[in-house]
Amino acid sequence: MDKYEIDFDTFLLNFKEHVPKLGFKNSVQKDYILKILYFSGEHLTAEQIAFNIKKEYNIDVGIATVYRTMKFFEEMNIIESLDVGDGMKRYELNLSLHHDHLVCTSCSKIIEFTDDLIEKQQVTVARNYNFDLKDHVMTIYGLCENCH
Amino acid sequence: MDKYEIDFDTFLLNFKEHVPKLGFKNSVQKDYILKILYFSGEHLTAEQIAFNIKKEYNIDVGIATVYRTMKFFEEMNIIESLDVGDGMKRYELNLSLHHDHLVCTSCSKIIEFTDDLIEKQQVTVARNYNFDLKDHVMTIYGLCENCH
DNA sequence: TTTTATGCAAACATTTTGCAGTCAC
DNA sequence: GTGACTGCAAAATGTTTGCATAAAA
Repeated sequence: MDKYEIDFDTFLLNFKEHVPKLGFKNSVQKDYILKILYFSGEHLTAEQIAFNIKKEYNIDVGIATVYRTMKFFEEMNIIESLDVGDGMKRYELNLSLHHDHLVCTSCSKIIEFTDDLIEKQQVTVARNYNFDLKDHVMTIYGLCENCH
Repeated sequence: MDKYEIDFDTFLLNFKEHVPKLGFKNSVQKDYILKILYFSGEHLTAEQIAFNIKKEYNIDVGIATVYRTMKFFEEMNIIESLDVGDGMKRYELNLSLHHDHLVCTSCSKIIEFTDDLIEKQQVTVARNYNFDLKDHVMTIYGLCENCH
């Protein structure tokens, strides 16, 4: 797994040290949610996160806990949520550099990409409109190579 | 109102002539939904569409009808839906050229923009991944000039 | 007259919340 | 022991669907 630059154990350790400083408590549920996000490396729905933790580690995590933890992680800025347009939020770890997505409208495959030219041009666009740029989302929809 | 190149009466007439050809029927509800989308020129939720039709024209349109009509319009390709990230779909007429959006995270103001460089670069990105590009969404989040 | 469209209410899917009990520190 | 976390079930939200009636062609 070389998707992320940091190995999981180091990442988890850093995380667990950081949590109490924010006034919160660690839990095995948080650990396993991070673990499944890290090792699946995919864009998972809340349901999929709970299901995969059960499948891989035989640990039960309630769906409410997943949602609550996702909010917590989003506030900590260690995950990002993505809306593919099918009414379910998908979550991914935010450890790699910013990237955008290609989404296959046939098989729902998600491919990540980065493009410096697009990144830079966004800054220009925001400046033109006197906008204080915080974030952006760029998603390209189409058919992946297997589907056309 | 010079947001769209076509005036409303012409647009509505074209629309009403087109509907029976597809095997469907015209209705006052469809007319008013188009009217409110055209003249508000905004990105409205289903709820807002129904509410504004009542307010402006004192006509009741059921929320189910709005949703069904939105699906119909989307299949006809005369509207586009937009997800700002708050869990509600927003709809806008698709009469102007393709554009993307700047969304203010403070006041929710939506500004449209087009950028040829970004448009072109998307085609290049899609080609690099052997993707058959159908559509794309690009949204820049930040603070508008009134909010920072 | 035939067929589609509408409005209502019920159903649905996803996400959020209240609460009692559990666990972390 | 205190305060945050969890799981469950109930509630809330946005959207869809079934059905009887109304309207269009």
